[in-house]
Amino acid sequence: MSKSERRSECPISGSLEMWGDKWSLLIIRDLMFAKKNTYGDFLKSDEKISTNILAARLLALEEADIIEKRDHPDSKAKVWYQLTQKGIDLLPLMTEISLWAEKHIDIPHEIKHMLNEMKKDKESSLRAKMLELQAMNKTAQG
Amino acid sequence: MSKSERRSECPISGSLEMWGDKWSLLIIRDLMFAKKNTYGDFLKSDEKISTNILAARLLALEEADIIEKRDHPDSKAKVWYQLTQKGIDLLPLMTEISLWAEKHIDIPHEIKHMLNEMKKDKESSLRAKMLELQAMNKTAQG
DNA sequence: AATATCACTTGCATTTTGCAAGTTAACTTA
DNA sequence: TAAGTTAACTTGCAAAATGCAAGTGATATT
Repeated sequence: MSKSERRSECPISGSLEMWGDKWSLLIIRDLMFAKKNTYGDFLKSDEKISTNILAARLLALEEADIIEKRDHPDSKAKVWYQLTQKGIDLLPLMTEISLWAEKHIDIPHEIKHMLNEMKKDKESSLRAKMLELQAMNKTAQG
Repeated sequence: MSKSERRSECPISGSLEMWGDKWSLLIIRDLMFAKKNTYGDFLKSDEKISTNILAARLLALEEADIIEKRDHPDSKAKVWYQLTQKGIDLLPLMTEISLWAEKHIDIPHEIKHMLNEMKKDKESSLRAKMLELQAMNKTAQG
């Protein structure tokens, strides 16, 4: 999306125009935390995204350079999606969403517990996770 | 929104169901950073939200206990909207959105500069802003 | 008393979403 | 190697959300 077709010059508005909908960040979540990397994997998530919406979001995220397509290591029938550095950089934001939810919405105890553990050493958790994601990213071919 | 009518038990999904659209966080932004507090103020923002959508989002955010209505200090014709503690707690997330945009999307130099200054001492900037918002919140009557 | 402002609401056209049913290439199995 | 299955989409259509323009009623100003 070019600067001129955006609603405004605001960084928050520009961000929302890229991934501010009910589905995009769930795909990011699956890539980031659930080791899901294929179209079929994303479809299986609890929120039950529909096939056309998933295809549209994957394309938009790819065009925004937040995810990229690779050859699947095991099969030509499958497509391997992965985060770019721009996508990996959404980690702090995804973390803050989770921490906000931990404080303010009703979620399972186990998840709450995990988030509280993470919160205790947020900076180093973030650093470790960031390195993990970057390592995954470098593994395959361009 | 009750736990059972949500798409899943995921904290990120639950958060997105509350404010994951192209407009809600712009209202939060206006309340948090632009000292805008009325329906008319929000309408004047650069992104040009339409009147019915604004009314719908204000109602949804109020029902989610993220914002609250107060009497306007100067006029009975106006309505004063302000952040609750739950809304104020979106500050770290809003900050991370801005910092991501600063790194990855094309925004004006002045805003980039400001965000870079903030980044230098993120923790204390956040603390100071949090206190400011809490002070604003306590000023008026329930 | 007349006019303007404010916070909405309403009606309607356009766009987006959601669901179900294809389609095509690749992979597995007999 | 032919037949069925899986994977990644696409298509058609109904339903919901959005966007725009034009109200409406309460309060404020002149």
